[in-house]
Amino acid sequence: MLSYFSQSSKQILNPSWASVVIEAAARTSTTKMDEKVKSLEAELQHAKEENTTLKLMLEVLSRNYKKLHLHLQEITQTRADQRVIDLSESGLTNNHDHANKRPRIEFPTANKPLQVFVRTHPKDTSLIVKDGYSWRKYGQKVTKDNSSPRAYYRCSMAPSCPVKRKVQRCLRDNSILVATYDGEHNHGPLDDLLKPSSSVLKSSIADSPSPILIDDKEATAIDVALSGWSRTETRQTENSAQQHKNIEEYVGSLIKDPNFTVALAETVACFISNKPKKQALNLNLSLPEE
DNA sequence: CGAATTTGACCCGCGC
DNA sequence: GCGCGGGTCAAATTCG
Repeated sequence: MLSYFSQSSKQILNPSWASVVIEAAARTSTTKMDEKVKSLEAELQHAKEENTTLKLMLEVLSRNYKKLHLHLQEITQTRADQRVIDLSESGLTNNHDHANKRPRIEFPTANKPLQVFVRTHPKDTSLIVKDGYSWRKYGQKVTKDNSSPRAYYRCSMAPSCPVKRKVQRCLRDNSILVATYDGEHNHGPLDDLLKPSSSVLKSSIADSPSPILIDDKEATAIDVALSGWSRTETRQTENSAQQHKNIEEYVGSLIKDPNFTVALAETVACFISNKPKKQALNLNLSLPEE
């Protein structure tokens, strides 16, 4: 035992042994660095792959969105043509017979009632839609075309506020509430009193755990973002760097939204399986059959 | 006890 | 003119 220690101490004191130890330490340090570099490279590779996947997903989403947009334009055009035919057939050619009747033709106007779709938990049977305003229920009816009751609300935040809303479950998907708004508020939302910076949309999502709330504003936001992305894809403009930054920020916020991820996954699954998507964005928006 | 909700009755426009 | 259906009213009921 004693001889072992004496031998070891001799070895440590030996200059050649010391250089070996230093070399070994340096080698260990290099190995650790290599491992770290490899780890970082792997991470970078993973990020690149993820980026490629996300680009693909975004491309698929954009393509489906364009299809849907075209389909909607076709429908709108067809209906507009039909209205022109109706007018020429009923109103203008026979004014005497129809003088007392009001033509029931709805032209798309700015005052068109806003429809908001809210996804709720499937087991939730209530007709409550949180939108930042305070509502007082004044009636409920079962309508002919939908087995679920329709609730009627008035805005109770201001006595003179003329806004009314109807809330009914979607016929095709019971987990979706359809809120139809009539009129314009003559005051701000409740959120403005509590949190001046918050928007109606944000509060709706924050207040209730499950709903996906999509209204015209959000649709417009998606429209702008996707069309912006499409523009950067097709031509490199002088503002491409700024556009890219904006898109990155927008995509980042979308990725953080679990509901968006689910919808995106559905879209990609449909794309991969090459089957027509029956439901778009969980809103029962039928895509054009290919 | 006051406010909010429920629910049956009523009103009104529209089609036949 | 009548019936149907959507929208509103208001008394009854419930809830905090």
